[in-house]
Formats: sequence, C-alpha cells, structure tokens
Amino acid sequence: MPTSMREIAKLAGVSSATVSRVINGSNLVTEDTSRRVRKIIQDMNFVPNSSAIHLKKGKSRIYGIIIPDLTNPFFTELVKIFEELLVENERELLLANTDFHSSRTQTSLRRMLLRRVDGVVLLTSELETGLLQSLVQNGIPVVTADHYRTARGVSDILVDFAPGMSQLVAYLKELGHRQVGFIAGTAGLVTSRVRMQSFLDAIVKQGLSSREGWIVEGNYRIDGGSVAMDKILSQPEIPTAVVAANDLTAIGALRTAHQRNLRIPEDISIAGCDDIPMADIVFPPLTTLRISRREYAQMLFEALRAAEEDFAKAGQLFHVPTSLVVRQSTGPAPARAPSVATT
Amino acid sequence: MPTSMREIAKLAGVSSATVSRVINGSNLVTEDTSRRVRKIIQDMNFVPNSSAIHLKKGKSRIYGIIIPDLTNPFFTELVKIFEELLVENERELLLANTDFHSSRTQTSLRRMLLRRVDGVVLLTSELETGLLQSLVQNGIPVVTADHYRTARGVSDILVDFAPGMSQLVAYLKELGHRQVGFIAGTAGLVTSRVRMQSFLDAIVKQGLSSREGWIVEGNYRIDGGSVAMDKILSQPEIPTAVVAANDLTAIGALRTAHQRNLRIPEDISIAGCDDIPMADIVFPPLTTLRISRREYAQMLFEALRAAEEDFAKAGQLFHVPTSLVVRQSTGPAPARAPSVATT
DNA sequence: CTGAAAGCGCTAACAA
DNA sequence: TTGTTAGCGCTTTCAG
Repeated sequence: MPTSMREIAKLAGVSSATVSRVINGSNLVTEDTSRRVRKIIQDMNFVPNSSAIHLKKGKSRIYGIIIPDLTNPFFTELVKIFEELLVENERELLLANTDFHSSRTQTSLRRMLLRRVDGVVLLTSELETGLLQSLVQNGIPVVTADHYRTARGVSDILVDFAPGMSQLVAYLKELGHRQVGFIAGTAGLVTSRVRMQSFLDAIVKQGLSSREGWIVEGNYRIDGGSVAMDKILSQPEIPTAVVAANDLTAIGALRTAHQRNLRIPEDISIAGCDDIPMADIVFPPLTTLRISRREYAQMLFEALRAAEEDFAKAGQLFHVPTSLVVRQSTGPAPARAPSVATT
Repeated sequence: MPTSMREIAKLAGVSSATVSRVINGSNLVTEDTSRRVRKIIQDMNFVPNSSAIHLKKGKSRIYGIIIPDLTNPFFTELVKIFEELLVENERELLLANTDFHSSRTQTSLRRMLLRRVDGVVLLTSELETGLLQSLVQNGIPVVTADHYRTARGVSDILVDFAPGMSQLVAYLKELGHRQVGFIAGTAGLVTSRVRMQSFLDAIVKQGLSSREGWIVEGNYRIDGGSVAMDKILSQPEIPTAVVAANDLTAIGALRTAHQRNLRIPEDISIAGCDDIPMADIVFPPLTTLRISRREYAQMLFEALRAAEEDFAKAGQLFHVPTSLVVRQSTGPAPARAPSVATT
C-alpha cells in the first residue's frame, strides 16, 4: 500500500536511482531535477522503506536494550534518555524487558538477532556466557553493565560504587553513626556483590561496624526492602543507620520503619542508591548515592557507536561516577538504640 | 557477517527454498531432510533476517507505541504489559516518547512510517488530523486513547471516567464532604476535558459544590500538582477534599499540603486517578480511581490485531472500566475549614 | 517432495 | 548528470 521509490521515479520522470540520490543528498543531481523529485516526494508524502535499506546496506540502525525491570524508575529514565539519544542519531530502539527471568533474556537476545540490531545494551546481570557469544559471533557489539569484564566486541560500563559508598559511609560516621546495616540486592548478581563489597570496604575503612544480622539480602524492589528491614529490626540490637543497594529497596525499608513507629531520621537513618525521582517524593526525602542517568546513557551509546565504526573498538571499560545527595532520611545518630515496636 | 539461508542450504545440500520450508514448518518436506536442515540451523545457530522477510511479505511484525511521558508509571506499566503481549505474539515494539512535545509526535510518526510498522498506538492527546491521515493513507491501523472518535482505520479506547468519578464523588459525599476541589490535567487536551467534565457532572449529580478558585489546571505531573494545590490553598476558603486528574498530580498536591502543615486526611482529603504503584507508597497511601493496565493493554493489542486481519475492522470503540480504590488519603470531612499556614 | 527463478524496495557500481 | 543493472535475504509460484 505505501508508495515505493519506483512510483516516485515514474511520477517525476526519472529513474529510481535518481530518486535515491535526491533522498540521500547526493550532489550528482541537478538542482532542477532534485527540486522536482522533492516536490513529488512531498506530495505523496513518501517515506523510504527502512527494511529495504537495511537489506541493502547490512545495517538496521536499530539498537536493542534488554533491561530487567521496566518498572524501576532508574531503568525507565535510562531508557528514556537513551531513546532520545538514538532518535537524535537517527536510530531506533528495540526494547526488551525480562522481569528478572533469565529465560526472557534468552528470548530477547533471539529477537535482537532476528532484527539484526547494530548493537545491544544488556542491563540484566544474569549473563550466561553462551548468549554473549552468539552476539559477538554475529558481529553485534554489546555493552554490559557492572559485568566487570570486557571482551572482543563487549564493552562494560561500571558504576564507581567504591568511592561513592566510601563518601556515604564517611558522611554517616560524621553524623555519629557507628553501627550500620546494609540491605543488599538480589543474591547471585554481580552488581549485588559489588555494591555489598563497596559497602563493607567503606565500613572497614572508616572503622565502623556492622554484623551478620544487619546485612540482609533484598531484591532491588520495594517489597524486598520491606522484608529485609523487618529482619534487621527483629534483631536484638539494631543499627542506627541502614544503607540499601538501591532506592526502591530503601523506600521499602522506610515503609517498614514507619510501620514499626520508628521516626526517620531521629530513630534510624536510611540511605539508598540511584536517586530516582521518587527518592525526593517519599517521606522523608531519601539521602542517596546518585548515578547520573545522562552520563550512563551517553556511555552506553558511545560504546555501541564506537564499536560500529570499528568492531575492535568494543571491549572498552567505562566508568560512571556517583555523587552523594543528602536529604532528610539521614540525621545524627540517636544517643541510644531506640526500642522497636513489634508489629 | 551473520549466516544467510543460502549458506545453510549449501551446508545441507539442499536449496534455500527447502530451508525456508523447514523454518516455516511446511509439510512438503521429508522428515529426513527436515531433520538434516534443522541440525545445521542449530549448529550454525542461524536466525533468519527479519528485514528480508518483511520486504518479501510486506509485514514488519512491529507495532509502534507513542507515549507522552515514559516517566509516568502509568505509561511505563502499560508499555511493559503491551510489550509482553507483543512478544507472546511474536511481534516487536517500537517505542517513542514525546515528552509532551507535539513536534516529537511528528518525528515519531515518521519513524513509524519509515519502519513500516503494522500498527500504531497513539497515547499522546495532541493529535493533529493530518498525522493520523498519513498513517491511514498508508494502510497502518491506529488506536488512540480518549480521542472520543473513530474513523476508518482508527480505533479508540476510552476510559470510563464518568461512572468512576461519580462513584468517587459519592464516596466523598458519604464522608461528609460538601466542598470539593479539582486539579485538572494539561489544558487543551481532550482527556483533560473529559476528566474535568466527569468530575463536574458528578459534583452536580451529587448536589455538592465546587467553585472557580478550587478548580485549577495541572500538567499530569508532580510539579503541576504541587503548584495547583498551592493555588487552591491560597484561596480565602478551601475545600475539604481535592480530586486530581491523575495520581502524579495528587502526589504533588499531597506534598504541598504537607508543606503547609495540613494533616491528611484529617484536615483535607486528596484523591487521584490511575492507581500507579507509587499511590500505595506515598504517605498517606492514596485513594484513587484505578484504571486496569492489563485490560487497557489488551484492548490496544486487540484493536491493532483485528485491524491487521481486516483494515475495516479498525474503527471500533473500546471501553476500559475504572474502579475505586480506597486508601488513607481520604477520610471524614473536618468539622470546619482548617487554617492554612502560609509558606 | 524439491529446485529454479522472480521479485519485495532500495543502493551502488558501471555505463552512457 | 542520469540510467541500467545486479543483488541484499528471503518467500513463493511454477516446473519437475
């Protein structure tokens, strides 16, 4: 049903090659013919078929992005900015959400292969080596997140958690906190390990203390944060501050603390990571370790674009900085451990 | 770089036609050859090129979705569910976010045309007639939201606000509220008009009252809700309850009310629309008019799929029901108007 | 049951 | 400066 180049050519009384040249701004066309052709294109409001272009040129001008949780505002924002970048650069976005199911990561990769995307952003941490292989083998550059390793065709972006955590913990120490808990991410993920390790290192470095029962696993979501906080608050002694692996987790913790009638930050301080917009909306507004989405998205894009020019260029390591954002969920450590109401 | 059908054919000692037949499950192939071919396909992990298929068949198996604000959790969830539906049905999603800029709606539609999508979900309300035309003219079915009109190739999904609002207002009346304010959506949008009108109708029907200064324009975002609430609270007399055109707006209103030291719901009740996950997380949890995302997404998909079978089938009208979700942001009306602290 | 061949809409080398 | 032609990877008649 849509118009083809040949029809435009016929209408303009030229060959389709000429129409192609006009569209692609070749200077081997008379201004006169060019104008005539453009007029027809306008009138018919003709748009070339990208699949044909793809087939011919071998480039789809599509990048794929595979994310674990579209509901997490951090990823949403990232996708939003990334899509903007792509549109500015005349590329398209193929979005795949896995909901943390590794089987869906598999499907998603197949979709990417099918559509012959020019690059893949892989934000799910559960990476089976075989999957990456099939992409690289097809010459499709990949950029991963917090994978802590690169390879031919595979770049990695890693969030500089260590210095950020160090800063956050130092800040807590300044407020008088000595006993700090941590709610981790989903067990088994590389990022979870990294965030936890950064926290532990910072604690040691600052000479503070934590303990087994104060370090609980979460799932990067609100519900996980709630449950984890419940566990921490059920300990015979509780910390004066709790750091969470991301903001959603921290928000869940906040919620549980409220339910237990703890005042924040008077009774206990809570901090998160990411700085999602929600962090500034919950009560009290959340102190958090901000990860710049714009820089992040930009690096993702740069990594893929560089690889397109030269496949060997993939395999770089990028760093995203973090910055401490102090809000009202953290405050001076209470003089003594508060009593916790049991729900 | 990726393998082509011809190579598979060569390796299997058959023609590419046979390979094609095997892949598409034709029964005109011996079980024997079929097995042999499938083996090679496995080994090479060959995936056919969808652009070539598209070119041949004239169907891209891509649906496009154009949304105004990817940051709004309502849309995020909708996109998420819609994407799931598409994957289940072996289709792809082309995502475009306009950030409320109508110029970007234009660009997005062009992108859809370029990729020859099989259908477009248009969730931005600022519809210029010409744009829809160009899609229909290309035989691309469209489904809009709250556009309140259908046309050849253009279906519409509308949220049944009237009964929902009626229910919500009746509920407020039961709580003793007589004076109710409203924070509308962005001026000029059809949905804003509809939501506002549903509210006004309900107010009249229930015999309650509202007034000029209590009906303020918002922008469907948190900041707009804050500003609007500020205006309402600056009136000489303030309502005992405020309904917002969506949850983000209501959350903004909540925030302003907090800042003015109003207790919710003791001093003033606040309700929203949508029932985004955040509604249950803010303090106090928000009473809201829930719109089922799953049903919504399903209708979007059905509308497009029906149109694919028969273009004339597009042009249907669908209805999404709403349901009242009562939480803690609404309560009995205060005996007298509370005093408002000026910030 | 299988293969040869044409053609989807475009681009790029080559000819004119 | 323009047109002719081949071919990107696939599907689908039509022959065999």
